[in-house]
Amino acid sequence: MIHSIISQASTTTTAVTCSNCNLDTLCIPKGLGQSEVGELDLLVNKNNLRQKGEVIYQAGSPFKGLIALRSGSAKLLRIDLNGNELVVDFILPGEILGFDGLSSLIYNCTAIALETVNYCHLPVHKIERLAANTPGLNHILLQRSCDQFDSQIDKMMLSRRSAEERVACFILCISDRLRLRGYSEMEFRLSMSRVEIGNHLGIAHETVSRIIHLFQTQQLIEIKSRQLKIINKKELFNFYTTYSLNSTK
Amino acid sequence: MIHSIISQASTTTTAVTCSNCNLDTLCIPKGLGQSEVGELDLLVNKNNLRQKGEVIYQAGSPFKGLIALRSGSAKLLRIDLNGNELVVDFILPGEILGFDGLSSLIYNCTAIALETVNYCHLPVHKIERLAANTPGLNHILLQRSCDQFDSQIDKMMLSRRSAEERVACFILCISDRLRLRGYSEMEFRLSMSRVEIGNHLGIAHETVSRIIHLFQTQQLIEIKSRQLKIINKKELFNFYTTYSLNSTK
DNA sequence: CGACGCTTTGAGGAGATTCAAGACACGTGG
DNA sequence: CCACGTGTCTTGAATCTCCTCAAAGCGTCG
Repeated sequence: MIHSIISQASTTTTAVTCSNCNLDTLCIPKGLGQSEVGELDLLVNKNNLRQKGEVIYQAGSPFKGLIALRSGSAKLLRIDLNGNELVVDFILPGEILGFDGLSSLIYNCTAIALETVNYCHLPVHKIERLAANTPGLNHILLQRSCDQFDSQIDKMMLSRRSAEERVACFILCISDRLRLRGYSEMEFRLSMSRVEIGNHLGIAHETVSRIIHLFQTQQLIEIKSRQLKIINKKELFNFYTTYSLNSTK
Repeated sequence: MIHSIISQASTTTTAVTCSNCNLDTLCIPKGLGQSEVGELDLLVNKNNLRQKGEVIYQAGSPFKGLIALRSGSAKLLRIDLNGNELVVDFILPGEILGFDGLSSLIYNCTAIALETVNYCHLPVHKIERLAANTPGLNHILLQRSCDQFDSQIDKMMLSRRSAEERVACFILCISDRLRLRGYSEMEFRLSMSRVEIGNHLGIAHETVSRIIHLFQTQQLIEIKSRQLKIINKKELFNFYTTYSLNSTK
């Protein structure tokens, strides 16, 4: 608690900019020129905080801009007619949120912090202004948006697979995304509950539990509560592909 | 056959432009100013043809630009590790294809004509050029791209639902999209096979057949081969929502 | 320490898949 | 014009995966 307050204070005093931010290669600035990053930096609201469970933005509310997570993680969700929540995506540090509001200018989804998050906020009216005289930015935004499309297709493909494959893929996917951001790819803490994983993968949370247990007995992973260690990544990946070959035959 | 050749010849001679195109309110020009449409018009390759089953673009090939369907329909698909095809989307006239290649500059999916299609092609290098001095275009492209994201979320939500709901939703969705484009919303021909519908909805084609039959016995629709008539749209929609309430209880 | 939420585990059942076979539609060639 | 073949669609029966419901274990926080 005290630690987080201290680190918070220090980030504010050292005047974080887009150019010295450790996310620069992951965030929007990637691909922009020096002067463009400088301009972007002036427009971004930095060091916004949300505690675990707090709403970052609400579905149905007017689009206020894009958000880049600097630390912590979040879930992007939508509630269906029955009140069940579907977790559209989990968002890890360095990833960008808000594309669900860009088209209609109303957020389509709700974003909620899974743990304390620190984020940068690029207000909508400033996006417009900056985009007008920053040709590179438009390209980046479009690219980021299409990235989302691509990953949605991956999710769609996953929804045709068995529960085992979904969980295996989920673990490998989180691992890979953490690796990209410089964290350990073999051992990490899941910031989301079994229920949330289930809501994301389209399976019951009991099934998530059972399969995680199965993977442990097969010595593919070690799990204690939310602390996960990948023991046999290759086999986990093989499981994922081999299984589907069997199921087709 | 003769008819299609005639209509083809006439469209070429009457010099179709983006401004006189009957898709203008659905296609990219929507939201652009007069002069911008004019500029766009000069860059677009019009009247490309593909016959049923022919490839429009192939997954893995370099991105060549965005494509707007003027007539006919297509499917956007991806092949998984087992060689099963997943139909990511069906594309109806006036809709835009190619966002799956915009980010990585490699097409992620394969696009195949479901019947004879006529399309406009906006080459990638010309997009860049036009976008540089057409602030509105970037916005449109980004918006269209995010639209795709939104509809992907809808599909994700659908994947959590029962097979009946998926088929009901599919029929209503096609109906609605045809209505938007000025076609009859109550009676139309499905250009895709049961197998393709199944691959799109994530269910076996036998299940698609069974449910279509079920809907017919319930007098919600009339179907003969691929010719579909919606008898009770309201009930079809109710079915879709009521069922899910029951399933939660 | 007790309450609450999260996770695990078991048993039974529902929905969808798979496999198999037959019906239908469409185009081709005799 | 009909026979034929191919691909599509329908229908049935058996099987299996996953869900639902239920209850107990675990952990955390006030």
